[in-house]
Amino acid sequence: MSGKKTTPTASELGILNVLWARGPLTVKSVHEALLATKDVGYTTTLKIMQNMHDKGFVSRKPQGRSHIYEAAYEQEETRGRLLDRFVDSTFSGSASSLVMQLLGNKKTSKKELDEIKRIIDEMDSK
Amino acid sequence: MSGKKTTPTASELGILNVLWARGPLTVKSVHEALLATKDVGYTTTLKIMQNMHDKGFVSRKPQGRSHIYEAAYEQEETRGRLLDRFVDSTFSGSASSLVMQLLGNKKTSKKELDEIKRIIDEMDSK
DNA sequence: ATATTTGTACGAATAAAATCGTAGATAGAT
DNA sequence: ATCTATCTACGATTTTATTCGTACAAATAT
Repeated sequence: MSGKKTTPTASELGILNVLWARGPLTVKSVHEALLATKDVGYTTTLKIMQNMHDKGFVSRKPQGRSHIYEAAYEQEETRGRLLDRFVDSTFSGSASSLVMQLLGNKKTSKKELDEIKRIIDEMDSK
Repeated sequence: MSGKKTTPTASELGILNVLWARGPLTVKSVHEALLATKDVGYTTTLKIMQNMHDKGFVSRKPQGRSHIYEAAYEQEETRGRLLDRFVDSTFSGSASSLVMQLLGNKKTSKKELDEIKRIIDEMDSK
């Protein structure tokens, strides 16, 4: 069976972020977006996107002699999987430790705290 | 100047977690702890710990013909650095998005959610 | 028609991380 | 004294990710 749930690498995530933000794009468009941040060759971007296609992280359809690539999973789902892994590896699986660290290091506005509490209450009542 | 603060890799972090949890240990003890989770050879663990020593992630002192290894940085400091990186790369810098995702994640246990809620209540009351 | 531009595909080179075999040193057991 | 168990050190191999050169095909421009 190939029920392997893999997570994208850092570079792959950079590409996914572009696709999530702007919708289905050609390699060229993705590459141009990446250039704003990072100096990278065109064929590098192409190769990574081909790898991502092989791994099933993106789908693509031909358009003329090019391809239009699209993220295969929702941003939330992918973020969730990455977060799980991160909590496991960095906080030994303790989500509350992560939150403590976060609240200890950063100032979260009261508004945000209220929103977070509201969501917890919602979950609690189920 | 070697002010380079790099972050530990996944395997290195696994070892740091053991050291933070149990205090200074020999390679053997760390290795035994790792075996509970992962099937890995003794010399692999040794090598990684030697690498970590080279990188300054751990200190060590001879004890008999062995060494006692100790984490060179506090758990909080290292976790904080990793968390910052993670928030940036995966949540575009939005800490509250991360918390929301965490709260919506089915894999986070009710116990964890209660704990998180308690933490937020505490902060709120200040 | 031919040259140029624009795109994919393929595979090699590089880099970083992880894995582990083997050699050799030392302590302790017989 | 010698054998065995326990460690470290070193280096080779494997694995995974990244990077990009080159070849080639198709569309477009001259």
